[in-house]
Amino acid sequence: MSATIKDVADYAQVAVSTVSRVINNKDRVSQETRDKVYEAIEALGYVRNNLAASMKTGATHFIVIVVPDIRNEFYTSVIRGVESVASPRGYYTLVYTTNELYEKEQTVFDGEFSHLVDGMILVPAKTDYTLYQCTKPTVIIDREIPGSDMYSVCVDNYKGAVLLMEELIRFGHRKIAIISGPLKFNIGIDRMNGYKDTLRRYHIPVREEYICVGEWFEEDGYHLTNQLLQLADPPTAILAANNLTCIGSAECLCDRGMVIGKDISLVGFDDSVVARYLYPGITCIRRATSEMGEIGAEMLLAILNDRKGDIKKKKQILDVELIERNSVAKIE
Amino acid sequence: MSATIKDVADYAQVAVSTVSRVINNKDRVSQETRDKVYEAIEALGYVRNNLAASMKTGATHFIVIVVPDIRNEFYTSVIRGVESVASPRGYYTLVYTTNELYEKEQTVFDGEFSHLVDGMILVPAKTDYTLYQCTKPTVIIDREIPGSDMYSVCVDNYKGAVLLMEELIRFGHRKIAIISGPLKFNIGIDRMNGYKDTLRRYHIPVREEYICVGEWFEEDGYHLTNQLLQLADPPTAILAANNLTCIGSAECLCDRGMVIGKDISLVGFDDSVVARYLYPGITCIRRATSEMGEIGAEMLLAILNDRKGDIKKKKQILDVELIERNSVAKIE
DNA sequence: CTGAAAGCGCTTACAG
DNA sequence: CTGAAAGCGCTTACAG
Repeated sequence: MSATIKDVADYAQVAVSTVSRVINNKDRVSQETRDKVYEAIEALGYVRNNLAASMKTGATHFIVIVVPDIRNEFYTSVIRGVESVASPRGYYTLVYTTNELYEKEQTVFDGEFSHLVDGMILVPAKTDYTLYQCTKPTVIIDREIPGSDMYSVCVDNYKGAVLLMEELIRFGHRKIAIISGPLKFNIGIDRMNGYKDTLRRYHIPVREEYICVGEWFEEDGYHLTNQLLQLADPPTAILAANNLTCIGSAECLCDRGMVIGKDISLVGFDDSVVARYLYPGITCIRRATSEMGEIGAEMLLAILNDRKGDIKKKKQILDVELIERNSVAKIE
Repeated sequence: MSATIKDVADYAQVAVSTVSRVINNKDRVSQETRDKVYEAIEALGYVRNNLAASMKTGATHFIVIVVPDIRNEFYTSVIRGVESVASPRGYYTLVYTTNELYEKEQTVFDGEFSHLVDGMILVPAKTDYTLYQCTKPTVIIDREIPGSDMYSVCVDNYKGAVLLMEELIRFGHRKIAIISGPLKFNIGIDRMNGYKDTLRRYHIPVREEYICVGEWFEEDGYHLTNQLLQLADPPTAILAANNLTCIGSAECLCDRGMVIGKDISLVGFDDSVVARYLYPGITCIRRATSEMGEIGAEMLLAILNDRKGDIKKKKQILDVELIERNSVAKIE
C-alpha cells in the first residue's frame, strides 16, 4: 500500500500533526523540521489522501458536471468551459453522464455523490427538481425549470428563434415548419414562442400541421421531417430547434434526394460540426457554449468560497448570434 | 448537514454496528431491528457516505477513464462503452480530461486520484509511462506503448491502413500521400507500416515527399494537405491517418474549391460525423470504438474482483472494417 | 442476534 | 515551534 502520514512522521521522527502542518502550509514550522518532512515525503513517495482529509475539512475540492449525453458536442463544450475555470482554481471536475436515464439523475440527487463533491453543475434532462433543492450547491446550465429559483445560466432562446424566423421570412418563406422537443423547459417554450410570435408579427398564419413536437433527438428530427414532407401542402422551410433534430432533419432530406438550400430550406438552433460541414452549410444560431460552462463554474465557485456577493445575477441570460450559411433558398 | 450512521443508530435505538450490518446486508439481523433501522433511515433521509466506508474497506467503487480530449467523438464513444459495463456492475465512472496537457496526466499517475478510484482506464497522450506502473490497476485503450506489458485493448492498425491503401490502388491511384501523427505509439507506427508495405507490395515507389508527419490534430491535417498540394507533382489521393487530420484535410480541400472524390481522393482512418455527412461521404476505416471501452472495462473489473483468470489475453486486438463511400475518384 | 471498541488517514484545537 | 488527543463517518473483528 501507499505511504500514509504516519509513515512520513515515523520516517522524519516527528508527530503526524507536524507533517500535516507542513503539507498544508499551516502555522509556523521550523525550516529544519520542514526539511526533514519533505525528505521523508520524497523518500516514501507519499501522496496525501485527500478523501481522508475531506472527512475532517468537509471540502473535497471536487465538483461534478452532470450531462444527459456525452456524445453531444454541446455538452462537451460546456464541460470544457467548466474545466477551464475549475482547474486553475484547484478544483477537479468530474463528469457524470445520465444517458437520459431518470434513475441516474435521481442517483445524483439522492446524494450518492453529495459526499464526494463540494457542488454540482447540472444540465438537467428532466423537469422535476424539487428533491434537488436539498443537496449541495448547484448551478443549472441551459435549461431553466419554470418557477424555480436556482442559480442558472441560459441563453436567449426567444431571440434565437426570432432571428432564424426573420432570416427565413427575409428570403420569402411563408410556409415554415418547426421541429421542437418537449415544451417543458424554457428551451422548448421560448423557442416555440419566438416562432409563433414572429409569424404573427409578419401576419403569417400559424398552421398547426407545421408544428412538430417530439423529443430532442436525431431520430425525431428525421421522422418528423418525413412527416412534414408528406403533407398535402408541405413547408418550404424547416426550423430545427436543436442540434440533433437538425442533423436528423438534414439526414432525412438527403435520403430523399432533396438538396438543402435549393429544394428546401433548413435552419437550426445550435451550431455543430454537421451544420458546419454538411454541404452547403446550415444557417443556424450559435450560442456561447463553453462560456456557459465557464460562467456556471464561476458562479459555483463563488458560492463554495463564500463569495456569493460576486454573483451579480442569480440567473444569467447570454446572447445568441445568427450564423448565415447557404441552407436557405430564395423564394420568388 | 446530512444524517450520519450515528443519527440513524440513535433514532432507531440500536448500535451503529447494527445499522452498518443492515445497510450492508451482512450477518444476521432480526427482522424487527431491521425494520426499526429502515424506518430511521427513511425518517432521517440518511444516505451512506461511501467515501468514509471506503477508508475501511479500501474500495471506492469508482473507476476513472482518462482521455486527452473530450470533444473528440472517438473518446466519447469509448467512454460510453466503459460506462455501459461499469454501471450495471455497481461502479461509477468518472471522466477526467487531460486536454493534452502532460502535467494533468502526470497528476493522475502521481496518485492524486489513486485514493479516489479503484482502477483506471487510460487513453494515453504521451508515451512515457514507466512511472505509471506503480499505481492502481490500469487498462490502456487504443494506444500501445511499445515494449510495455500493461493490459490493453487496441485495434489492428496495420490492417486498417492496408485496407485503405488497397482501396485507393484498386481505383488506380499510385500517387498516394499519408498524413500521420507522431510515430511513437502503435497507432502511428503500424499505420505507417501498413502504408509503406502496401506500396511496396504493389511495386509503387515510396516517395518521401508524400509522407507527412505532424500531430494528430485538425490543424495538422489542414496545413499538411496544403503543403502536399503545393508539391510540383502533387498526390492524387490522401490517406489521413485519424479522424481529426481527416477533417482538417477535407476542410483544406473544400477551402481550395476542390471536389473530394473528383478532383482529389481522400480516405480516413476512423469514422466520424464529418466523414459520414461531409459531401460526398468519406471512405474510411471503422473500428469498434465503444466496444474498446466495453472490453477495457471488463478487463479492469476482472482485475479488481480477483477474476484475472477470466482475461484470456492481456492484450486484445480488435478487427477493423472498411466503409466505402464516395471520396475516391477513379484514375484512368 | 447485538453492542463496545479499534482503526482507516487525515486535521485541528489544546497544551506546552 | 511541536506533540498528544479527539474526531470526521464508516466497518469489522471480538465479545457476549
